[in-house]
Amino acid sequence: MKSNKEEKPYDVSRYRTPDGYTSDIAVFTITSEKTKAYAPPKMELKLMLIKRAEQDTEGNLNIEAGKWALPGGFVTPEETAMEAASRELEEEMGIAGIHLKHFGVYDEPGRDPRGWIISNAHYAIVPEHRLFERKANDDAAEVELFPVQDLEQHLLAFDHASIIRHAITHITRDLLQTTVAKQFLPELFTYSELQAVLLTITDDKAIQNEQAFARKIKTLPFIEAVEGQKTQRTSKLPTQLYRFIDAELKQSIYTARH
Amino acid sequence: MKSNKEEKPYDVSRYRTPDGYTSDIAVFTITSEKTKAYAPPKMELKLMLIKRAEQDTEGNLNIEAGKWALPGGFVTPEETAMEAASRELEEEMGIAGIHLKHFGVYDEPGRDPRGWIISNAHYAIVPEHRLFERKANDDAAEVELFPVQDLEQHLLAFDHASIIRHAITHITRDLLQTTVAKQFLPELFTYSELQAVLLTITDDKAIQNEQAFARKIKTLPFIEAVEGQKTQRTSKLPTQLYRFIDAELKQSIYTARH
DNA sequence: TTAACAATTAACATAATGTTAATTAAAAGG
DNA sequence: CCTTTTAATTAACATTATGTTAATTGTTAA
Repeated sequence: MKSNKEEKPYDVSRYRTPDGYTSDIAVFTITSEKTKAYAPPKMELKLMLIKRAEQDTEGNLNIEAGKWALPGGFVTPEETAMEAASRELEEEMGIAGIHLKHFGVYDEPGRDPRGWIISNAHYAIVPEHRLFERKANDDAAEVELFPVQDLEQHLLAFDHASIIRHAITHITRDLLQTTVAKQFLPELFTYSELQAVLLTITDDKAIQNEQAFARKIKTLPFIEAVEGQKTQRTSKLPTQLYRFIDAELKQSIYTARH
Repeated sequence: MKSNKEEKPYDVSRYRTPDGYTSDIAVFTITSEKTKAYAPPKMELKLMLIKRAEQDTEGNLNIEAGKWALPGGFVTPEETAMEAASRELEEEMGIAGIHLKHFGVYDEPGRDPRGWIISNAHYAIVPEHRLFERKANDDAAEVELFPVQDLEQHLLAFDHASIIRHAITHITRDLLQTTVAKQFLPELFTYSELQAVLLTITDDKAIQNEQAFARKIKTLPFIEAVEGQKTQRTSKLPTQLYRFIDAELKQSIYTARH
């Protein structure tokens, strides 16, 4: 139980208050493997996890030591949970200005043995090349990228296994139903690069089909072809580049094809 | 979360902790007005608000008195914010077992003058007839249903104006992109009843068009016609009844029509 | 010079949609 | 009993989008 509260005009001291307020971040990246020159890359969605140290800097036994966990930390009263997530990404990984989205609150009694601790879960999207910056800043902490498919088998701290399942659900849905895929792509991209991003999380036949997808991309209201801009990074034949544009998405399951 | 360098096992006392943890609930209902017999109803989406009392039960001046506010209250350490929302709906309104969805965290420093108070926002869907139950339980609290269009002009407590805007955004999106519309409808419903629910929040031409919508509903994978079940509540001609069924929704903006 | 290949275009059958009109079944009023 | 009214349903047809298969293009590299 939290201790002595000072007298305040509006007294809330009769209520028990939480023992801590934290932010956790599921950091996703897509690794892009070039199988050969002049061909589209093979992409894979991965999640970054940290292995909790056996003991802290003062030599005390660490809670949930040796288990894999999401990066995160305590929120201060001068910031929001989202700002704390952003700050921690910058402090711990040296990466600033990246896309963050809140997707859940974890406040199940007993979820953290240290007390009544409420956690806000966010996912972050870090382009692969920004992760390499991190290597420079890297202290001793053990960090690893895991393909999202084989996360189940690892031993995870606290309720992070559950948080990670939800994170994957949310990023998958957002990739298909919002334009967040742009966070994984350069400003200008080819149809096959966008297709490769989407195929990391779906096996939709209409997205797998090259001709259909190349035809469709030209009609999407939130993507435009950039006139005169071509690249050869995915093909010998100079290939049209596209970019995302702001457009209202108001589609519904009642009007979509199924 | 990451093994924090400053952290000692099971000791979180060095961190400042929140002064309170609350749940707020945006209670939505759709009022259904029968213009005449044997015709579909006119529906309107409304939000229930409570007028904050001038003083509390002990006679002290109440904070944000006289302003309209979302129902809600403090979360206890033995429950989640979602469970607290459910409990408060039952305690304050006498309505149990209704659909609740979490849609946001409000933790901006200074949002509540009483201190560092974190609020979880949920929306609830209460069928109109369940609200009449409430009247019986009603104590002195002033309660009113507001059409979602003309909420802007009212004086709202704390940051509830902002929370309400987000609630409307979320329920609108969920009505179009999930099967949550079923929470506003009886188990069996006609195409025009479903259409009326959707038209409370969209002006999509494809949903406005009777013929197109009546034809489309038969092909939706998450709705089935109930053989031999007809009603005359919306028409003299006995009308086919439908129900929602569980079905995986995996549509994407990249394959939908635009 | 030619083989290889991703991107692009073409062609066509099939499916879904927008639109307009006709038909149906029951109620209500004379 | 007959007629009008009305929401639901069906029909019909032009238009548009999609699935599929095949051909063409522009470039690299052997």
